[in-house]
Amino acid sequence: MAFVRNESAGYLINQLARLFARNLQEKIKPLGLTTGTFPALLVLWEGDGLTQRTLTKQLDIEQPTMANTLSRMERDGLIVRKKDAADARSQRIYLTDHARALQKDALEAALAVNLQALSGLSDTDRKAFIRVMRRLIDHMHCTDTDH
Amino acid sequence: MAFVRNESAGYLINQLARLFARNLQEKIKPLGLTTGTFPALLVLWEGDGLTQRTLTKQLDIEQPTMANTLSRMERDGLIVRKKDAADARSQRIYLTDHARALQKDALEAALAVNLQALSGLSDTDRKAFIRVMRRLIDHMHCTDTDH
DNA sequence: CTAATTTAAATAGCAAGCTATGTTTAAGGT
DNA sequence: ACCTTAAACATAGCTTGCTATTTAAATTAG
Repeated sequence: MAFVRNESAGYLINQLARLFARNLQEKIKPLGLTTGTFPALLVLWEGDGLTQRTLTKQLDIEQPTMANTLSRMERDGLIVRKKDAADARSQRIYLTDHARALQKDALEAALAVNLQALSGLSDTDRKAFIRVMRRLIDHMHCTDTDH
Repeated sequence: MAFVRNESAGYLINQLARLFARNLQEKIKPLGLTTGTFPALLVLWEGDGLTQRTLTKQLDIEQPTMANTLSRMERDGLIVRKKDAADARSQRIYLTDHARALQKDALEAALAVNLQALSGLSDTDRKAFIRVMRRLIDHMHCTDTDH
């Protein structure tokens, strides 16, 4: 049973993820953004005032990871955290005008990375690839012991 | 142009990579291994005595990342670094007996993660998926400006 | 109503990735 | 030979992810 790196899904996915991240990083650095904040921004651009908990659930990220990411975003003037009126434990997260202003350029950058990365695939292969990835994510989630 | 997270290749790949990493992490923790050392071990199990430079090239990882990873591996008794006789700048990296002893279990763990993760796909889809990932990696490499 | 439990978020500490920079040795040019 | 450049590795410092633990508020049980 020869374990071949280049035939291991896990190895290849890790490689791919790093390549995507490097490319996106390069494109959004001029905007003052980093890859880690990107998922949170994607959610918040569609509607802010969410709690940290909601964000962690939507992005499937551990709570402390999100807490750190939000701290950096606050430090960098992308969000503000306001105490929830009804629940003193919670905070509501709001985008700053600055963060809103970056949306268009940031989405264009992400779209460009995707387009460039997938430009070697046929339309059919591209769609199949996305579909398979979603299938795998669902599958790995519902298989997960601590769901 | 609505940017939808769940249709973005970059987003999905990042998600998948984290899921794979979590699963592998869990499986190899009992062996005292971590995900970051895994790629290096895969290479070294096939033949050690390599230089740090060779490893970074083979794994497409930045040199300081590899230096740190090797330091942890040395600390954890997985490798030893020996000065190269011919070139005083280089070091040759050798596996310890302990690292060799872990090979079988570690490979089985990785294989199990892959199998489980891909178990929802048909054989055809599985192979196509691997093939597409390799294509994308190649493509993103040769597109890369600083190759 | 108090006590126990659950929930939201923060903190500590580590791994693994990156860029930028420094240090030492080797190779090359003149 | 000497000086410059290149190469191999180390170090500093950051981001992004994780687990484990803590703190404080809300909820539930008795």
